[in-house]
Amino acid sequence: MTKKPTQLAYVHAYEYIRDRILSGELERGTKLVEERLAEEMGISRTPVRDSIRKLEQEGLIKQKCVVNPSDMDLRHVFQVRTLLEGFAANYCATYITDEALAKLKNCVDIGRTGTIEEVMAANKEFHEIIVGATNNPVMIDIFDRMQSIIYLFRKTVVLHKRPLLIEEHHDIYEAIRQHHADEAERLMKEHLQLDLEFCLNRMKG
Amino acid sequence: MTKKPTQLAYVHAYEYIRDRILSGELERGTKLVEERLAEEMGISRTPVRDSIRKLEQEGLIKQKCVVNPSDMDLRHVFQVRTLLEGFAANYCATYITDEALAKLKNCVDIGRTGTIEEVMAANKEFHEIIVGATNNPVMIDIFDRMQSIIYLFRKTVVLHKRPLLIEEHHDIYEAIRQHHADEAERLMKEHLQLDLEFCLNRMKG
DNA sequence: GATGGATATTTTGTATACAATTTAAAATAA
DNA sequence: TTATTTTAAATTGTATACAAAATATCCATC
Repeated sequence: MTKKPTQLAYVHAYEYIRDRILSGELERGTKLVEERLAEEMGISRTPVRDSIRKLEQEGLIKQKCVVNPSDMDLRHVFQVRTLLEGFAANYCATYITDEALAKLKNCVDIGRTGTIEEVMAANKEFHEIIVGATNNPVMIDIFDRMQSIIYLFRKTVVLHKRPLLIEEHHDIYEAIRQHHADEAERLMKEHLQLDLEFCLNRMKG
Repeated sequence: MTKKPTQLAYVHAYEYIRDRILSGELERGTKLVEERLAEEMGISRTPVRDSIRKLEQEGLIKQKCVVNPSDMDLRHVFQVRTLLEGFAANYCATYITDEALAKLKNCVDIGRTGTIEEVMAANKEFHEIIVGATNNPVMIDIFDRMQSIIYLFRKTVVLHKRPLLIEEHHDIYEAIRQHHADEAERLMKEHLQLDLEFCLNRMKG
């Protein structure tokens, strides 16, 4: 768990640009100019190029511009997400470890009692635990990539606590705990569907 | 459908390296040295680096080496694939266009009558059509990426025609044509499961 | 005022040079 | 021999310079 003290410029550049996109400092549609970013960070263009390429692969940048995902894009992401997480929830009902289950419960509890930041982190972790429990690196990787795009959307939404979200998490947790696989899958899919609709509605405003 | 006459070096490098990996000229586990590849192609390291980074994102290269996927890796890929293609088959049964359906039938027919190369291409296209019919770019993108890894495996297997493969394709096609969504999904999942097992068995030899 | 084309500017793509790191090799001690 | 430290070689990471391409600017023409 020890982080390498890697001070590689391209890693730094990647994190820097990524954070600025996700935080909204770099607005959607903004064109990213290699030289400007390089100067801004006091490094050369080479590592900046690397990181931009990587972010392009991840879907946060398209044609040198910060992505500006449409409603349809979000629907597409959620269609895949529903598939993966529905499966994962089903899988968990049978195979999840006691340890992971306990962590899951903890996320639900924090969702009820924590500060805004804690709640947000716990809700994110709730889904991460479930997907992570599949022990399928391919699935986890796809999930991670989608998270960025989803976050880009949610950010605009996140201050408004969605009603019932925690209750839904609790129900999913219960279904998993009781090994009700199909129920867990159904609840997860419902949950994500509601989340999608909430995001889309808030976008219009 | 007109290809850009792009003579960008990094595109060329990408295709060159990718083809050499998929064809097997660059064996699994081989370390890719930027300078050697650059010299080999008569270009500088810069575009070679770009293409290696891209191939790393795609999963064909890991830590400067050609990937050497294990049985488990293939299982993980197929777990995701089954999920996506099962959904896609289900979706097709309701929403596929007549045009796509006709192309699907064509793939089945070629599977019975074509040359080895034609059959291989048709079988690949069969799955591409079904996934493509979802009109979900996110799903299509994930599918495409997995294809490379799958191909890497199948290549060692491909000369041995798997029995019943075409019949399975035909049955899936029929289920889609008759709008039997759940049946199409079930058949697709069975089909992929058999394919996976066939691959894994052949690997052992 | 709009349109089209030549010119200038910006930005990206590529090559090369050098620094930092990693990896391999050699030499020495146990 | 085996292990361990030192040294050398290979390889990657970064900076910089220049070429090619894309974009914007300006001016003439309609």
